[in-house]
Amino acid sequence: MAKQRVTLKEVANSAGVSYQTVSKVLNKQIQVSKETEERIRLAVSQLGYRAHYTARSLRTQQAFTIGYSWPSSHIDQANSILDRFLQSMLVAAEKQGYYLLCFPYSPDTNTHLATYSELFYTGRVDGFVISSVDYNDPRIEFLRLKEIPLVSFGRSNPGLDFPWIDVDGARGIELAVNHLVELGHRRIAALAWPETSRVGNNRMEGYFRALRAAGISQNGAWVIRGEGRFEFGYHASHKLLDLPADIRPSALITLNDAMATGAIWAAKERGLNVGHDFAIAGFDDAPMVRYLDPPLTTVHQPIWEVGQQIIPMLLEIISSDRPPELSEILVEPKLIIRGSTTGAKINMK
Amino acid sequence: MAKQRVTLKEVANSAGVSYQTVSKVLNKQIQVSKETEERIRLAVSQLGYRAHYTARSLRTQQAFTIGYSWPSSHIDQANSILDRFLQSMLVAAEKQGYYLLCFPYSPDTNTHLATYSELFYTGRVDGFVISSVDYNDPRIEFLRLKEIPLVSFGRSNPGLDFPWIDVDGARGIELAVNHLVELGHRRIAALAWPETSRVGNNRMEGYFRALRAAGISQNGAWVIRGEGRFEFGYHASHKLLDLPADIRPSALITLNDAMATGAIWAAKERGLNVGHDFAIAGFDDAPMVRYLDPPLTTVHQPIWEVGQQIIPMLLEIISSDRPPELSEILVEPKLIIRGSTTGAKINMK
DNA sequence: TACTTTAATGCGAACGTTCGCGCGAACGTT
DNA sequence: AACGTTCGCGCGAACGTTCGCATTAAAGTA
Repeated sequence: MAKQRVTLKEVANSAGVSYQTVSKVLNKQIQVSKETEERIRLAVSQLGYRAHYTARSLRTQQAFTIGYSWPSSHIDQANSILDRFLQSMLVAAEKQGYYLLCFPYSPDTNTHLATYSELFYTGRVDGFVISSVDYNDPRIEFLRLKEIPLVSFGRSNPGLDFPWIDVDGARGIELAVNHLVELGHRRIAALAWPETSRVGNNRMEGYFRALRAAGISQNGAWVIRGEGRFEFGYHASHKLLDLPADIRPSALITLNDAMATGAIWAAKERGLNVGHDFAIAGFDDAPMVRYLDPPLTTVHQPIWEVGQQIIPMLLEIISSDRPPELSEILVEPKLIIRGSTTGAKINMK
Repeated sequence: MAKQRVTLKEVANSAGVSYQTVSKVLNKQIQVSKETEERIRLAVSQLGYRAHYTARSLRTQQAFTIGYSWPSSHIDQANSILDRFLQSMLVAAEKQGYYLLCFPYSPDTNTHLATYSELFYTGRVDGFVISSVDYNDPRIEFLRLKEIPLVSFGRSNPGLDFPWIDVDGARGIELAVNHLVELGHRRIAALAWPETSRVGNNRMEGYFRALRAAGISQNGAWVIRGEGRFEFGYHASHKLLDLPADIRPSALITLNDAMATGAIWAAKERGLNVGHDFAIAGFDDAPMVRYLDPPLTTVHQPIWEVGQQIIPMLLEIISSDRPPELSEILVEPKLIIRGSTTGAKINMK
């Protein structure tokens, strides 16, 4: 392919100045006479000159590129936020002349860390956005040790010092439980992830906090932990509904929509009218859950906002070589109320 | 950030040869004595040398990077294949030392085309993968005119000569209709996109073909076209079910899962037992549709395979400067049979 | 012995930028 | 009139590679 590019030299020739002058004028580094500037601008637009990214990159030692990698999601559980998260980051990055370099997520930690190194030290990227972090995430230690810029979508160990932005999961669940309390529920159960999950523990804080605020004493039988999949939600809900009448929950929150979907099935199997006899709320607001029967009440994460904020944070670190002023940002999720808690019919527009 | 990289010169110093020799040995371009090679390899591993991507890129005029941009999907309609498509391309690309550069999709055509130009002519990418193509897609003409390498996921105008890979949508719908015919259905309706949609027309070919093969004469009232959203599926299904008994369809195929979901709601609203009284099949196999009530029979696209093939196609064009030998690839989708056509209960594992 | 071939390595240049320094001319100041 | 200051621009070098050609020494041939 003939990539007939226009170089600085050609522009300079056409404008009758040295090519370094053209460079400096375009980068606003020097002042030249009006006429000269005019000639240069004319030549640039006539020839359609664009600065060659690679050459600039080599000279300035900047890649103008951000690396991102994410684990692929379970096949039966859409990564419902990936599209918006990526798009949001792309838009935010482009505003500052940056693009996103995506690379595969390797299940083997060492291989994966090696890829981070490789991309940074070969000058392909200036820093990384990481997500799906958990306690003791090896990437954080690794990147910080090497002083490679990163910002994380999601927190890790409490007290660990690194820049992150996160959705306030505790607050999200708290909103959901408050909603259930307001509807009159007192026996509210929860389907959670194992206690090894940081995200899970955080969200569960909201559950306990809301119960406390409502003066409801916890019941150990109301919390069941497991893999956050549909099947688990289904089976665990059956267990909850098998509890003796005096402690059998009348409402349920789950830490994600997949479990909530399983819960709806279980409740319906028992002839319960979900939204009336039994209330269910999820977390994620996956695109399809509004079309479940009944539509699922759930917690929506403002993922666009996360993308819009995470990129400037990272770019600030990259350019200033220091953590950003605001290096820990918590954004508030939003409760989306639908029929699975209120019994309302779907809105057919 | 101190990006203390190791350069060729340092390796050369340590090995006692010139840096150009190191380069050539690593690129297997010259033969040197065993001892020298040994010293070089040792120095490389001791110092942890990695070739600087930007420098190589500048010299060889290759970016080792592929550009990709996609329109963001409707908020209530997950881009259920994006995750797998991206991951598949990332894996395939990395095998050959390439990565994916993602950039925002601009709704304004001229702006968007300008971005393609920009990325290519500034040396950031070597070529593009495009998707969501339709008739007369401006990107195809634009990129081909400038001889910028591209491969498309999806066809465009028939007869237009450019490299593509696509899922055989006609075949997918044909499989679904055949399945309905086998179940004994004779009055089979379809919810389709407007005739301006190439993908839609292609899929509908399969509908007509299957009816013909089954000896069923078409009925104009059975095909309703509209925007492929949930609401349309809902309302159109009600219209179909309002038809006089002798032509009222007993089965329905829709060109995507969102419409099928709306159809399920409509049918249930009328007290129909979906899967027994009325059969519904969709297209896409979005992750959640297996948990609808009833679980949706749908057509699954082998998206991983598409990603695995599209990258080698593009890289062949980039390196050989010619279209690949196989420049038009059609892959077969798979029918996933679930309760919305058979009445079978969900499988709870 | 002289002459040609082969093997092993070095050298200079180039890719297209940016950056620091320098230099001449014009201008203002004493 | 002599001197400092500012303005406008050029020049050489560098970023870290790859590439073509040159060079040296060793080995083979007449």
